[in-house]
Parts: sequence; C-alpha cells; structure tokens
Amino acid sequence: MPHIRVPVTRRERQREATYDEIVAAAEELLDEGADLSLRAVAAKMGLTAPALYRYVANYQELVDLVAFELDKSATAQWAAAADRYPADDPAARLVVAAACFRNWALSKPRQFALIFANPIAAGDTDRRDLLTVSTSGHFFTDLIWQVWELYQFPFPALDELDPVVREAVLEPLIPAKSEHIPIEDRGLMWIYMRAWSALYGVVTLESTGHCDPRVIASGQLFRATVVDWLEPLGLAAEGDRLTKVLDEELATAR
Amino acid sequence: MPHIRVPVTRRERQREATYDEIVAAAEELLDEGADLSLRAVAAKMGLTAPALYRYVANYQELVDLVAFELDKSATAQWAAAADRYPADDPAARLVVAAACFRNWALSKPRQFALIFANPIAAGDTDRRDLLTVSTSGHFFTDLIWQVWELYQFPFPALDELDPVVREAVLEPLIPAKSEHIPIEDRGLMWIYMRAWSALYGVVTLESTGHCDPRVIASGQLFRATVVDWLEPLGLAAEGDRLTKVLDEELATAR
DNA sequence: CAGTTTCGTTAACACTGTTTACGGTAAACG
DNA sequence: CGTTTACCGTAAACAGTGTTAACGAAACTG
Repeated sequence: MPHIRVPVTRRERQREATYDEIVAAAEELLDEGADLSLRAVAAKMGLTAPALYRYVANYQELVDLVAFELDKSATAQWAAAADRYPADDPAARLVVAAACFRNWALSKPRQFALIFANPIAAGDTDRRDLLTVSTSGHFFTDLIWQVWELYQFPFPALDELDPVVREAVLEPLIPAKSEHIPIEDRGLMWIYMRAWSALYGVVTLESTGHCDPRVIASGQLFRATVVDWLEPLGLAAEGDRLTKVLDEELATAR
Repeated sequence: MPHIRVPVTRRERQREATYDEIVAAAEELLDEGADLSLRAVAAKMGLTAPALYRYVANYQELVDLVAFELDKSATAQWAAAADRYPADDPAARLVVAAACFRNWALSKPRQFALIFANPIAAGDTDRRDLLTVSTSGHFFTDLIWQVWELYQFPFPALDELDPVVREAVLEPLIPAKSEHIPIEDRGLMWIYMRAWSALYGVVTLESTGHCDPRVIASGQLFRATVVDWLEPLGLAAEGDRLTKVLDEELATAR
C-alpha cells in the first residue's frame, strides 16, 4: 500500500486542483511585487478568506505550501539548465546549477526569502520536516554525490567526525538524497553540508542586499566562493574549464 | 562645525529621550517573543500609534532605527568579550568576536533577522546608507585591519581586482571602517568582504534554522568555517592556540 | 503677551489572520 | 432510489496591523 495516494474520486481531484490554484494565485501575487497574504490569495481565486481554511490550517501552512512548490519549480529550472551539459560531466552540471541558483535568487529575492530565509523555530518539528523533503536540497546533494563518484575527492571518515555530527550524517534531518549513499561513505554528507553552507551564505548575502551593489553586479564574490570549493571537491585539475563554464553562466544573468 | 549636533535645548533633549524610549520599548517587545509592531511599541510607551509618526516617517524607519541600535549594543557586547584578550593579540580578539556574534545570533534569532536578514531593495539608497554606518561592520573591519598590521597576510593588489570590485574597495558603500587604510592597501577590503561573507553565511544558516539542529548544537559547521579562514588571514602558525580560544568561547554558549 | 512650532489626541480607512455559525450541494450509503 | 453525511463555501465578527486627517493643548519664541 503506497503511503501517498493518488487522487481517484472526483472530489479528491477537485481538491488537488484547488491546491494548485492556491499556489498559482500566490505566485502571481509575488510576481506582482505584493507580499503573500492569505486574504489576497483568496480574493484572487474569487473566494472569501475563511474558505482557504478548508485547505490550510493557518497562514504559516499556506506559506510553507507555496514555498515548497516554488522550491520545486525553481529547482526544475536549474536542473534544466544543468542538463545542457552531459550526464557524465557532473562537475559542470554542479557549477551551472549553483550559478542558476544564484541568478534566480537575485532576480526573485522575495521568493528566495520565502524559501531560504524563512526562520524555522528550534522546536517546530513539522516545519523542519518540510525542509527535509525540500527539492533543491535533494538536487544539490545528488550532484555532489555524482561528482564524488567520478572524482573520488577525500571526505572525513565517520570516526573523524564529531559524535553529534556523526549522528546527523548517519540519520539526516536536513534535505538530502542520502539513501543511496553507503553508510560508510556518509562522511560525504559533511562535505555537502559545508559546501551548501558556503553557497547559501553568499547567495543570501547577495539576495538580501546586505552587500555593496557593485560587488553583487560584478558577481566576483559568488565566483570566488565557488572557485574556492573546486579544490575540496577534487576539481582542481578541471579548474580552468569549470571557471569558464561558471563565467558563461553568470554572464546570462545581466 | 560638526555634522551631528549635540542636543542643547530642553525640547531636543526630550526628543532624544523619546527616541531612546522607543528603542527600549521595541527591545522589550522582541525579548518577550512578540514581533515588532508600531502600535505595540506605542502602547508600551503609553502613547497612541499616530503619535509615533512624529518620530518616524513610517514602519520601515522604526525597524531601521531599532535595528541600528540593536546592532550597536550587540557589537558593544562582542567587543567587551574580545577585550578579555590583550590589544596586541588581535587574532584572538577576532576569533572571540566571531564566536560571540554567532552565539548572539543563535540566542536572539529575531534580533539577528531584524538586523542582518532584513531585505534591502536594490534601489533603496536611504536604507543602504544606514548599512554603511552599521557598527558591527566597522568593528569587524577594524579587527581584520589590526590582524593584518601584525601578520601581514597577502591580499590582492588593486590591479588584480575586477574593475568593478576595485571601485567598490576604493569608495566603499558597505559598512567598513576603511578611512585609515591607505589607498594602495585597499585590496585588503576584498579579504574583509570575503571573510564577512563566509561568517555571515554560516551564522545566517544556523540562526534561521535552515540546518540540522544537531549540527547547530555541535557548533562544528561554524568552527570549520572559522578554521578555514585562519590560513588566508596569516594565522596558520597560530592555528592550535586560536582554535583553543575558539572552542572555549563556543563552550560558553550552551 | 501674542504667535508659532511641537506633540499628542480621537476618528477613521484599508488592510491583515482567525473563529464562529450557518447554508447548500454533491458524494456516499442503506 | 431516497436519505444521510461530509464537504465546501458564505456572512458576520473580533482583534490585530500601518497610515492619514483634523484638531487641541502645551511649550517654546519673538
């Protein structure tokens, strides 16, 4: 018995369609530059506000819903760009995906903030669970895994890791497609976390605007961060080729 | 003639006191776990909401006001901790300040978000100016300058930098106490930007909770990021001593 | 003292999220 | 087939939010 049931009855299909409409209305709202509000979403659908409470328990759940879907469609966008490079060139794919992520974050800062800068309280397990299934997280983990399969860069052994971190890489809560990574190779997850932290950092800094606008426009801060990560990922030999790929992708932004 | 006038008349003193009271009320509100609202601040001061419009033009300006003051008092806190190490040991001071910044961000996530994750639109020059005078930015730049004075780590020459970045380091808009840095040494600002970007990244990731809570608790992600920056700052030889200082400071958080 | 600036008020508007009680309609069941 | 039940929407209301307008009193200024 599958855990996620595919909608069969007419009512279930209708309900599913309404969820899609909610997300669509929310995306329109964000694209118009307005901020996401439950009432505005309802109005745009031709409903009254309380009607939405048949679909989400509260405002936070609405935000999480559209954040999840936005993340999904944005990731699909980056993945499509990465697919311009062959499957046996995961390094190029990773670099391109990172650059796309950055360009997207700059062009849609409110969407970025909704997904990646939305505070998650320490005790809130429900919202953290949502993070665990985040599409972008799975996407980037998988790319790093593919890079490792090809380049075999070093990563810490399990007994080298801090005990608490060891637990975390063995039983991950964070978004990561780690099932197909052998348990003894889970030290790789530590590399993923560190690389993601670095990527997340620059992109957040640039997207929120806490940075000199000229530096953002130049793309040099982002570029330097990515270049610094080529060596730890075993891509030093490919450096020149990959920075060229990176620069090409960054140039598409302006 | 000084640009910032010291309040002389009775009215001006009164007005200044009211600003202080506004900030105090806002801080109380945040500490209580409520979110910052103009009406709530007014109510806590025994005023009606429209009265506050005699002091701030709109809500955003209120936010910026308390963000600026919060940044100032938080920085004072980190500086006091750094002062536990002698003035001729700027490396230890820098490490301690970074750790304090991180501990503060974890213990006061709403305050952190207010100051450092508050989106600044690309065109908004007024709010960007506020950023320029941010206390924490000046504080960290000055520390890195002091570290350089002692350890003389390498930094890019002006003609090695991207032209746009060169402009940015010569005429900085970002928060940085760069006046006393000789023009030919302004490449140092690039190191500052990169180091700040790295620090900002991990701390934002941890403070907003977009990370495995166990990893946050372990402090290893932050530790690794700081350790990676010892070498570029010419502190490789001092590595053992400084990581010990770092670990001691991190231990005070739990 | 008269005039003016400053600081606060009340009232109102247009929005938020959320709960309540109430219908109507469509699916499900005997 | 008819009856029942569950679902989906409504209107009304409450407690909030930021913001503007018109007005009054008190405090400084000539």
